[in-house]
Amino acid sequence: MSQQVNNAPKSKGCVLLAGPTASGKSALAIAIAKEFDGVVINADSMQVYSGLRVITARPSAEEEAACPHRLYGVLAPDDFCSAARWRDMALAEIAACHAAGKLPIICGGTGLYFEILTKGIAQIPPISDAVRGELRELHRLQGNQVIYDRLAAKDPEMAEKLNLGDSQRLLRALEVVEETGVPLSEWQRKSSEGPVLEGPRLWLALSPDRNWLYERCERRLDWMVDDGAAIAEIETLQKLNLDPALPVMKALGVPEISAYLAGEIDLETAKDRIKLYTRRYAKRQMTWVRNKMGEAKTSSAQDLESLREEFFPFIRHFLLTTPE
RNA sequence: GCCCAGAUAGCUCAGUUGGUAGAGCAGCGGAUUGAAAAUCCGCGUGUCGGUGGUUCAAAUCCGCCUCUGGGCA
Repeated sequence: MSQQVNNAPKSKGCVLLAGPTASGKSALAIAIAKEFDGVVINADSMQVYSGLRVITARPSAEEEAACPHRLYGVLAPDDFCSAARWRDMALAEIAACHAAGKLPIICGGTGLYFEILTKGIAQIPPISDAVRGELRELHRLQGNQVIYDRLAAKDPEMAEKLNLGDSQRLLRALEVVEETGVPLSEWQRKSSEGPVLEGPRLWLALSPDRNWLYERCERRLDWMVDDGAAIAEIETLQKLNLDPALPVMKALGVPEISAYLAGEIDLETAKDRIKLYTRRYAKRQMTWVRNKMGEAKTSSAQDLESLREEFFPFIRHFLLTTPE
């Protein structure tokens, strides 16, 4: 059967595979890639950075060797990957797959990335360091209200929509008006102008039993930390003296293990906190799958064999019925 | 065996002179359009250990029982 698929003309389609952390996405993606001659393309905001392979649960070297992997560990730890930047990289990889006659498998847990890949985002110019730096400093010194008031004067529509506590979106909205002179609310109306994923797609999503998933997250964290690998990795990261506002510095586990290394908390406390934050993260990811990926074929299967049985027939059907 | 103190939400605990209960943490639901593993918004989820009694009314007062601490033998 797979032979037949492999020999069939390659389509311009792709597989989108989403789901919460520790649900088994990576292993499934590899299985799909091996069966259907695919390439796994990362859609995880933290796994794009190099340097934190263990704590971000990036595929191991062995796993990466099992089939082609793209966009894993491709950015330096002091870089930052915006959703649009990821979208551009992902679209390029997808095009390369199609050119090579391979099936792209977009696999990851960052809901925003899937959203922007499939729905588009406005082509907003980059924000200058001057504007960005000034507003961050203002926010740091004076807090949300000042940012909110300034935004309300320049982009009342956006201010109306945002919550006073939502510092991240307030800052983004304000820097956009100040940089471009056009309110973010205006930009967002043009969100479909940017490049988006074209062609047929098969959405797959994992939504396992929550207690099972939480248990798995906790065991995985024990395994990451107890042999010292995660700690060593973060010690190395610390030597780079990075700005704590950088994305890698906010990866789950980095602040907690840093606090442990600084002697502020003990290791058990650090682990308990990481487990707590990981549960909340997984919960948010499941909310995303449930409410934003309605067209996905979902499974709550807990092992690779069952996932294959549930998903492979759909993938075969998808590939055989997708025109070139 | 006796004495004392407890037993209230998943956990730790509040609960006035009796009016069927509320905090923190955990948890759950939602949002998400350029650093998203981020950043926010919302929600008490309960045989008040059991059972009898007093009372118009018991988490609250009384009896007995069960369990858990601590003390004395």
